[in-house]
Amino acid sequence: MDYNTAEIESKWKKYWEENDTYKVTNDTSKPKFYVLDMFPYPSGAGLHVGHPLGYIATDIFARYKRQNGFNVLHPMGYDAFGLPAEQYAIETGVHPAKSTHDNIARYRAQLDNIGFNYDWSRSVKTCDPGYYKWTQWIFLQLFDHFYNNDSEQAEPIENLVQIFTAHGSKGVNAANSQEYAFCAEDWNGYSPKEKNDVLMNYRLAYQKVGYVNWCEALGTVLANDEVKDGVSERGGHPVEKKAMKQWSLRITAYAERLLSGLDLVEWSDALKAMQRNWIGKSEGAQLFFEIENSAEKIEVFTTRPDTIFGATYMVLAPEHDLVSELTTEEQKEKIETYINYVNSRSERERMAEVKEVTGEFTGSYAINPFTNTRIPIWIGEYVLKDYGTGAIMAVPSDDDRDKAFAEKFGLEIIDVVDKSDYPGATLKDKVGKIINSDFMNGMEVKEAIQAAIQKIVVKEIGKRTVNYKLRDANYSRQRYWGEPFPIKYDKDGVAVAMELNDLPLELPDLDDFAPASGGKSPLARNTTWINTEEGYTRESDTMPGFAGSSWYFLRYMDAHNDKEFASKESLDYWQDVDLYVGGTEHAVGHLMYSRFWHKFLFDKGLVPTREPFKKLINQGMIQGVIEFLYLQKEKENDQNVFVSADVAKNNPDNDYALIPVHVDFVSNYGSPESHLDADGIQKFVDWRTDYAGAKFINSTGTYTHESTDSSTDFKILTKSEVGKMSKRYFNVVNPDDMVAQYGADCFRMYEMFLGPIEQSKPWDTNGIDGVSKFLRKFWGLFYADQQWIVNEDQASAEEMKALHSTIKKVSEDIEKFSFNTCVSAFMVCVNELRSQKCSKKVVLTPLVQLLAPFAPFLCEELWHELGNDSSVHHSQFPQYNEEYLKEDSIEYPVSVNGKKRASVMIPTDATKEEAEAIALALENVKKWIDGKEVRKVIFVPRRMINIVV
RNA sequence: GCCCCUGUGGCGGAAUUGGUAGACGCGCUGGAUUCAAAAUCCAGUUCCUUCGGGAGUGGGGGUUCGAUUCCCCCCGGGGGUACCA
Repeated sequence: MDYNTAEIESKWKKYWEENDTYKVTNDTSKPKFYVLDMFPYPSGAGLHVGHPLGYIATDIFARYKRQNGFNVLHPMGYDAFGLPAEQYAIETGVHPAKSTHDNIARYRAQLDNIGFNYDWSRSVKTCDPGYYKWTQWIFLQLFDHFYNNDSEQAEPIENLVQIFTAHGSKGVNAANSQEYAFCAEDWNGYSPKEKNDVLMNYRLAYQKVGYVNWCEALGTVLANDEVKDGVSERGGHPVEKKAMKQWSLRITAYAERLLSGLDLVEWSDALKAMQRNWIGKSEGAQLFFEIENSAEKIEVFTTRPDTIFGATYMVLAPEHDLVSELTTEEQKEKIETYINYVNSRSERERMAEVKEVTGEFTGSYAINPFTNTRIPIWIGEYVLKDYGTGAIMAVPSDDDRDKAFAEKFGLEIIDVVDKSDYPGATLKDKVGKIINSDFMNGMEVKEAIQAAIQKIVVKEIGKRTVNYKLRDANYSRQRYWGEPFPIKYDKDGVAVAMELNDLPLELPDLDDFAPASGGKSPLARNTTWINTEEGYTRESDTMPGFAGSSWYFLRYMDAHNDKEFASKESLDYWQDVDLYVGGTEHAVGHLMYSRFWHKFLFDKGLVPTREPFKKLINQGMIQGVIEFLYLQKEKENDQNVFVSADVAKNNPDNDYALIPVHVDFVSNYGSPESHLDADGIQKFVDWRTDYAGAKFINSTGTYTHESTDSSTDFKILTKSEVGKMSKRYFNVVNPDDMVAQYGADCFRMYEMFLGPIEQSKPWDTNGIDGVSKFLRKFWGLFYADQQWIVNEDQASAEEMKALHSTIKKVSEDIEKFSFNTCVSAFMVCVNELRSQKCSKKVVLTPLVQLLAPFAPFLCEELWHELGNDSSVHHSQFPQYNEEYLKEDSIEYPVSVNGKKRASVMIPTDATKEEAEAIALALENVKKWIDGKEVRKVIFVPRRMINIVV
């Protein structure tokens, strides 16, 4: 029998499906293990070889765990709502449901090709009404709860209503958008609408008017993490700040728990650091400054209350509520001009020109509560509306930005921290001795901060407080292809939750997907859907992309339940995700939202664990080689001119455009010698007919493709880079092609062999031959000249040693998630067995079981050929036996003063003294000691012997 | 700027708690087989060398009998984040 991958693959694919080999039951007799991949968004481009990297790793791990007696949950689904499908619909008119469905079918076929052991019966799609019924339900739970800071958990909003009814707002310590002060009588006198407005400030899912990231091109708002460098992450369109009424999720209520919960999980330090950074906890004081001739006070947050004697002016964000009130008649025009200027600037401009100092004086003064001096109140765009209180006390002597501002506008600077004891310390470092500060004089900064806060509390002008960078998550999108809100509004505009019985609220069909006028969702045009029979109006916005992905891992536990999002029994059994693998692009967004939802559900007693993902591994990206040709921007006689890379570098004054070239045309691609030869140039101009007749120039001459002569050795060097694998760079490698050519097992093992999972690396098809050879050699242990050659002979000691050391190495490395070294170990083992001409059943049987997680098709085939009936994937993973690894003697390197001078076999049962004596007696060693005194002999068992002279 | 990660042959990458640096694979060189090529098999492959050895894990210093591994400084590459008060 020849090793025919296609035949083997189709045979066992069918077998696995018919026998439900990968079906998982909620079997409580076995220990559970939950292995999860981040589910993909099914894009129109399909999978490239980079996508399955993590999937292969989890597949190996899941199979390994299953063979070790665990009941393994390893599901897959689709994050199927989202912008790209909708953009595609706007451009082509194809309904998002249709394109999404087609894309999913394509993904499924590609995934099946690689031989994954997913239990597809548990698959979920976030756009499925049966699924988003529960997304909507969880949203309503958030809507119906508030966060009690005293009990440190979410509680029903009804509790809050009871407190308000009995005592008013006094003593309530709840996360909110705005502090309220009212007594019970006030509350009881409020109209339903007024009550609703108050409660809205406490709900975990709430509405507020706020400045949001508005993207005109996409016609929607975006969450903070959907904006990168001032442009939208999807599409790269400009983003501006715009005031809109929006739904938000009060994730900030959970800031502290999201931070402390990181100690409970096994994530990489880098990832934890990113999350901590995003939460951005800072401790300090909150205090009020009185305003001259006004009853209002300005609230500020500072981490440096010790520098308050140096606070010589204040700055408010241009959007601050008090700005118009504080602006004097005299300054009015200037302030208005400045605010107009700020509003005219896009996010991107603001970010690009952070070093430019701008601001304007309001004309009003505040009183520094410690020095009792008048200090001017300014506005400036360097103070952000949504961080802290949107106002600062400026200490120009001890803050870089305040200093630049004061210097530009000629404001007073008072030194308050003496840093002379700390050479090299910057203004940002919290070190030095306090000066010019009355009672704090002589204190170290750390001590002074405490003293200042104490004084602030005593003076009753503020308190110790903690601030977070984390913002509440914007939850409204003015789009069609998302979950509709299960919310309807009455005539007063009060938001009313729908009943569970009425869920899911299905997304109505539509044929025009362009945004409606006024920044509204296209759903707003569907008046029959928007207006209910009872006279309510539905919310026309839809939920954002992260809604469905924030809880999908729970749904896999009980994917078909239509009474609950998942049953208590299944949640109690599966608990949480033991191993989660995915890319870093979700490091803050998805992982932060999921943890938030999970903690909320935990508070409700609906999930049994505090954290959803116990262990998390970030797989690296598989990149592609990108090859460019230099195209001279200036045409010559209407002819396009391409220039060799070396020529372009020598003439940097010319203007060039970089034209991506299909990597298949390029010789030595990815190397400094990458180039197009005459043949490549021909392929290029045949492909890009718009460049027909182009001229090619290199250091030796000029070439036009009319004069094609493939025998010429004309070369034009290309510029090669490593970057994204993408359609626009013509460097996409499709896993289907790899599987067709080399087989799924080979593709899987090669992806693992490429290097550590966490690392990014460029794809290089050239290396795949090594793995392909290995698999054929492995096959060769079973078949020679079409004949089955496995025999029943007893194994030799060497063979057992080769087998058991491989079992040991592979099982240890799988646990460490180090799969590249596993593949190497298999190669070493097979080379050893081949050199021993070993085709013994006792050796090969466990080897097949050992290799099965990596090469499932091949091993299933061989396993059955070895006479087994059931799947190899349900067999016991082989265990190693130390007995076979023991040795009589070990070769030791012997060094003199750390330099290796000899090597010697020493019996394993030799004592330290015996080993040393053997080493010292060696001729080679004697030569190097050469009369010198032996001061010390260092003997490291199983390692080395070093003689110090 | 700050935070995190990273730097090993021509290339991808191994190397246990500090203990023979370069496993395994690609590529390359030579040989076998072949009419020839592919495929396959065998041998070699860090660099220098006067063939005794010597140098070597981005650079410099330190700890140690011994450092790719630990510590300090510097340089390069990647990622995150940024008027965050």
